[in-house]
Amino acid sequence: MAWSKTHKPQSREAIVTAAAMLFTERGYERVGIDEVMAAAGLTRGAFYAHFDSKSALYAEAIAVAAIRARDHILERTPVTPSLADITERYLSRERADGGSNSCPLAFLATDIQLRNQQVRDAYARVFKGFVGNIAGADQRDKQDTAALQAAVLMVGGLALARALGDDPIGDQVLAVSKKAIAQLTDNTQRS
Amino acid sequence: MAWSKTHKPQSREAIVTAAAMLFTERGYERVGIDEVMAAAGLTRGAFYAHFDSKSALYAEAIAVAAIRARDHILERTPVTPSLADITERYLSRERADGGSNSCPLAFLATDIQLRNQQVRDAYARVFKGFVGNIAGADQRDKQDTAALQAAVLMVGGLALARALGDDPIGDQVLAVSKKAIAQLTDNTQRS
DNA sequence: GTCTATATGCCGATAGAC
DNA sequence: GTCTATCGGCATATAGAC
Repeated sequence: MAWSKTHKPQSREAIVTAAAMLFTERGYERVGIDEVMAAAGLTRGAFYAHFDSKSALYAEAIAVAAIRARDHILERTPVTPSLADITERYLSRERADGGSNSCPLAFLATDIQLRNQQVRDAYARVFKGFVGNIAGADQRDKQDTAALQAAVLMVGGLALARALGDDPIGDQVLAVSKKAIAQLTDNTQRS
Repeated sequence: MAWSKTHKPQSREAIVTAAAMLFTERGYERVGIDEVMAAAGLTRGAFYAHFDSKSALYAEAIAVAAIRARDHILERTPVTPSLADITERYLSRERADGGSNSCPLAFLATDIQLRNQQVRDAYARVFKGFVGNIAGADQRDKQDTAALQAAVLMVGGLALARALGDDPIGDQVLAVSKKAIAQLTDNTQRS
């Protein structure tokens, strides 16, 4: 049979897709390879035909999860969404509660600290892309101060809202973060 | 001998102090009970004479780490430090790099998600105290919007600066977060 | 209360059959 | 490439001596 040539890439994609969701939702340590492979419809032993290690998968999953989250944010928005459109969707209770399409920048922020360089590089690359998207939506230069400030408020606000759970202060965090972004980008301040 | 009456509280305090540092630095999963007990000058078996479980210790360690971090921030400041004094110390590269006296709000933010209620409550309590301190330094009402916005920028900015490591964008994150706090609290905006 | 020793389970990675 | 089986290590929690 010749189907093995196309079978491998399909399996690999299924593994990364499953890993993107599971890792983003629960972090690196609390997800096992068994679980990822089961979610991908395979068994543990097949894993090492596709990846060298768990952390190599982690690095790739962070990048894929970021793309999924971005696509989900941009669904059903104007072709050129405003920054207010994006923050309204990003800093929402549904997004803080998780599910698929969660943002790895917010949910894995403190999980990156002691991981290897490959993982840290993947996270930094995703973050820079995130800032670039914000700057684009805000019609500014990509190095803009306001775009970086908005990124901190979005990632920090969402991470905190998740950590604070059902406490009412979590919703306040989401609300005031949106207001701060609006206020900081209104002023045509140049650094 | 009668020293056993004072010995137990001393051991307990040593355990919590060691745990506060280790957990804040590396999160819940990557710290073992062995390691905590060794740092406290004891061995593994003695742990359960003081705590019911690892997560019970975690909840207590978060509260203690917050006090340590607060004391460290307020050392060598004016008796009534301004919000600018606090943010300057909090959003610094040394603080992002860790060490003892690290802030558990920033370093454990995404680690709280699936922990039990006791831990989540401890984190929420610490966060509310943090916001209250900021509001006090800003001479405003404790429910103030600006204080909450500053808290998001401080926690989010420090967590991101740590995750981004030695990449230059980490230092930019610290700088623009400080500027955002100054700008948001300058305006005498009332929500 | 503190120690050593151990029960019990999980996980990452490997070996070998098909 | 994928499977089953297993190695080796580490973690939480417990048992029992002192």
